[in-house]
This record gives sequence, C-alpha cells and structure tokens, in this order.
Amino acid sequence: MDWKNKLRNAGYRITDAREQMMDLLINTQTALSPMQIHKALAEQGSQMGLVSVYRNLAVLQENDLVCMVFAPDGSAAYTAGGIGHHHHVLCQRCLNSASFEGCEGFADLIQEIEAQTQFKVQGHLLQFYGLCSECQKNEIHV
Amino acid sequence: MDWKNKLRNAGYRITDAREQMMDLLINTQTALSPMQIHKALAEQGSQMGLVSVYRNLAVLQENDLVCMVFAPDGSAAYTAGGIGHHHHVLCQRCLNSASFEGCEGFADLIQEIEAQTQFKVQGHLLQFYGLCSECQKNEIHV
DNA sequence: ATGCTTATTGAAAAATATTATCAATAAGGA
DNA sequence: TCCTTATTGATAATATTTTTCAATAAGCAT
Repeated sequence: MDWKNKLRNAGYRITDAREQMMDLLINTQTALSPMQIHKALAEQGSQMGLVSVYRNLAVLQENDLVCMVFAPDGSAAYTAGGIGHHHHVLCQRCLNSASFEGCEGFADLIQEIEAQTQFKVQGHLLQFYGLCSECQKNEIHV
Repeated sequence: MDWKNKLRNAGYRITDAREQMMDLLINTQTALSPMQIHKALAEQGSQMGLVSVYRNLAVLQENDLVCMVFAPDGSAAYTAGGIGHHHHVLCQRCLNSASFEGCEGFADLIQEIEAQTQFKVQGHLLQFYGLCSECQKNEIHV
C-alpha cells in the first residue's frame, strides 16, 4: 500500500503539503531537520510554513511513513526509508541515512539485562553512526 | 579515582555547584532533566542558577561523570551511574535508570550492516526502555 | 459538477529549551 | 594571604516546538 492510501485509510487527507514533504523525504538520502525540510521546500517554490512541517512530520511519523532519528549532535532529523521494525545507520559527516533490519540478537542481551537490573524490557532505541561509502572516500585524504 | 580528583586532574575546579549536582545525581535513581535538577537543588536551598546546571552538565558529561540519556519522549535527561562503555535501561513510567555493560554481540550485527549498507560503522546509540521492578508491581493493578 | 462538513493551513504569538555575554565571585596555587 | 583565572548568577539572546484561530481546501454526499 502506498503512503497516500495509508494516510487516507487512517482518516487523514492528502494535501499538497504532505505530498511535497513525502516527495522530498523519499528522494533525499540524508536525514533532514524540520528547518532543512522547510528550507528545501521553500527553494522549490513551496509556501508551506514551518509550523506545517512540524505538524505533518508528527502525522507522517505516527503512520510510520517517516522515522525520526537522532543526529550525532542529538538533534532530531527525519527520513523516509525503512518499513516494519528497522533501525538506521547515519553518516556522521553528511547525515546520509540507511536502514537495516535485524535486532533479533537482542533476545539474549535483553534476558541478561532483565536478570541484572530487574527491569522488564519493552522497547529499545538503536542507531549506528559511521561513514557512508562516499564520505569514506573523502576521509582518505584527511 | 573519585569524581573530584577526576575533575581536578582535568583542570576543573571543585565548586559547590558541582558538588551539589553530583550528590544529587549520585543519590537519585531516576534520570533528571536540567530543569528537574535545578528545581531539586533549589528545594535543598541552593541558589544555583539554571544556567550553571547546563554548564556543569556539559563539564560533567565531558569527563564521563554523568551520562545523557533520552527519555521516552525524546528529551534529554542525566544520570550518574555507569563507568566505562555501558548503556542504560530507563523505566518508561518513572524514569528509573539502570546501567549495564555488554554490546559485544554487536560485532556480528555491525559486520552485517557494513555489508548491507556500505557504511563504515564507528559508534552506536543504544538504550532500552521498560518497567523497573517497582513499577512492574504497580502495573499489575491497572 | 456543486455544496457541505471538517481537517488542514498560515501567520502570529506563546511556551520551552539552550546558549552567549559580562561583571562579580570564589577556587586553589604561590 | 594574595593573585590569577575559572566559575557563577543575572540578563538577554537564540533556537526549538507548540498553541491559537480565522481562512482555506480535501473529499464525501448530493
């Protein structure tokens, strides 16, 4: 199911603002801050206000159409890749974002944590940071 | 080495503000926001300004005396537990924080990610969320 | 196509969170 | 005890996110 039907089925409307945002996020490799999204759309001629960017990010995120990731500096950035349960690798240099599945290996770790801490584990936050292939090339010449 | 010497050796001074903050963070099970720290210290009679809380959190964090964690809502909170490379489990209900070591199991996962994404992985962000033992008890009566 | 209902938008303002400035104070070595 | 300089508090400046509200537009029913 494409994102439009997903939104429609959830009772949301398909607006220009949402189309522009989805197009941008889908076609951008790097994770973008709300401000960057706003700026990029403005440069494309969009009149959309920053407020709508925030509001729609919330809607899109709620419907699993975009993910929030933490940039290396701790700030929030958004990206459209990835379906189902997955995680992200972010390039520390250019914020290029890739997704991957597989945190099954956690089962053992979670058991150990629960034994050690007496917590009941219910969820996790996992991201990797590194260098994308492009930035690795440039890194050589440092 | 206790935290005072650690700071001293790094060229920082031991001030009332820093002592109050360390005492508070060491004796508090839950992760605290800058605001909560400021409020708690004010209630103890401290005159410390919120600005100093922020500044000293930065200093203490830089010296690995406190850790920043992400609360379930994405906001930053601080806790003093844990030495060396470690991670945290946070209670979603009360923000109780426990630390654990062991992300060795990541070696395989990282190799897989690097193969899949062409990234060179250099670091990671990992936290678990769940219920602490106290909150599990209360959960039963929901 | 047309009208109606209501979600959505933009603009401005409010609320929050964080950082910078600078004179006054205090830590800690001489 | 003095001196140097990191640290502090108060204020202001930035940055970030949310709220409010009238105007607009999406999409269903006609």
